Amino acid sequence: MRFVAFVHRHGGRILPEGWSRVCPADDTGHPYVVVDVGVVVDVDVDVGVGSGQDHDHDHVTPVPRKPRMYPPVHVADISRHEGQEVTLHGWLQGRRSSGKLHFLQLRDGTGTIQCVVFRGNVAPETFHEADHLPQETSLAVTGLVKRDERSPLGFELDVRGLSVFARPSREYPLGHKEHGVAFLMEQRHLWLRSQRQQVILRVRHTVEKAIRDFFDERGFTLVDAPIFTPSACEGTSTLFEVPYFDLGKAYLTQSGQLYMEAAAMALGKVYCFGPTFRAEKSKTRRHLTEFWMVEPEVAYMDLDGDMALMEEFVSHVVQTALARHRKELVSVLERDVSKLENVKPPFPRITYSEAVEVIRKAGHPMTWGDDIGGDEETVVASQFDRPVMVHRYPASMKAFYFKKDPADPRVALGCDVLAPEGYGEIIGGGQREDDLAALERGIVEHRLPAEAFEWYLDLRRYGSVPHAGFGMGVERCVAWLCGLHHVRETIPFARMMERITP
RNA sequence: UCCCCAGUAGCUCAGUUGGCAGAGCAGGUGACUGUUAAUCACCGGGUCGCAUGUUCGAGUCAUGCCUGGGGAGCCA
Repeated sequence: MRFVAFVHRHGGRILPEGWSRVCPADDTGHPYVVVDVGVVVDVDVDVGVGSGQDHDHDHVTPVPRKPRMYPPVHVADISRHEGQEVTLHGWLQGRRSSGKLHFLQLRDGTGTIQCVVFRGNVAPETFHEADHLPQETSLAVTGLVKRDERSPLGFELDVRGLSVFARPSREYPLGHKEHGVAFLMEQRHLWLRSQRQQVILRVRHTVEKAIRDFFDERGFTLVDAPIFTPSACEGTSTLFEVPYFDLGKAYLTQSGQLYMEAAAMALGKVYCFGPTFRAEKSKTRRHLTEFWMVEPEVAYMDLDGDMALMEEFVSHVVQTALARHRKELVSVLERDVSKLENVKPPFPRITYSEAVEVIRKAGHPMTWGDDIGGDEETVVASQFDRPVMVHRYPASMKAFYFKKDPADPRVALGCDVLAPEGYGEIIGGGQREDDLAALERGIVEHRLPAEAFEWYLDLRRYGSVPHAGFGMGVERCVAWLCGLHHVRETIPFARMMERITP
């Protein structure tokens, strides 16, 4: 990139070529002299230039050494610079005016700071411009960092100068008033700039890192599962179809589990973490067509071990997010974090049969073998102050690969973790069928194409072992942590039945 | 796939029994030295989702369609 130095009697700056129009003058109204410094990577120039317009001062003007494109100071670190003059780069979030004072809310991605422009401290042009910049103008603001009791941040910037990177070419669509969900989802690329969305995405980031850390620290190996899969494993209705060269149709994965079983036989403890696709026409607050799922799988582990892993895992993720984001969860998202503090082992464990009794006692008609619906889930979850583990569902309700309970063949060795407060199932998993003959029977009973599972059956032919695993949906977990009504806010760009843009 | 709701200014919404299209916010101009969604004054802003029908007259009533939202089923 070609750079240009803007030099005046007090100093200067180096900016990319073409930005001269945004730096017409220095703080006192003296014009800059433009010096082409050419293509540079790490500028280290010492150009002696006196301003042609400045006849009172003919001394040599120093150009700053090693200037950087990135701002030297961020809002998050502002307390370290009390009393210093600093330059912040950010976007104009809002603006208020009171005669000889203008208040600019500058957002830089790490925080928002109020910049106070006092008429006596800046050039008249700067003062006028400060009151006419539109929302979301990108700008550099220079000023003194001052502690102020009236500021929610604790600090303000006493402005001495500002320069604009770019003024919006049209009015910013998102005002400070309330907006409808449909409109905000259409403006999702801009909605991300709001404080609320920033907090949610940071919590998501923490959750994803906590997931990786949890498994990495326990000796798991991350194994990436394929996204294109060759056949419909559990019925075509839930899968997205894509053309695949001369091989016909491929499908977008709805789970990496079968591949993790193969990987567990090679590496022992493995997990995959990636996007998952469901073509089911679900229109609820808990559903997306594209979502992220983490799926661990462990060789030589039974259902009990799996359930212990689940509760330890969920607790780690929740407590990590709570420790890092408690303040924003409370102040920005108004989350009642006391409900998250209980999320520590051991979690209550009830069988499906016990859950049916709980649901019946609560007045919901239900017979053994019925699925537990959304309302029933909430009834069960509301009995406890932390996530509840419901295990040993009727085998007919579960996928073909679940192992049946030797003590009661009607039920499968599966377990779901239901989050409190109506957030529902965040984890589903269990022990896999390790007996070749039983697995083959399951494939027939579920009317699945046997040839597509030959490779999977090989895992039972060559040293089959008990093994188990589970899958957790990242969005449901984040929605629960943040106390959100809908999972669509937990993913940067939600993909739903009725929405694929932006 | 099924059920319910909504669509009026850039945004959020009001609009009486069917009788001249409205408010707040945002935007523009100005006032104010401490504003936190500032306040105050003035100004500009409309294919009432689309189509057909009923009527002297439709934002309003009817039918169909489109788009979005909420829920069910299924799931994470």
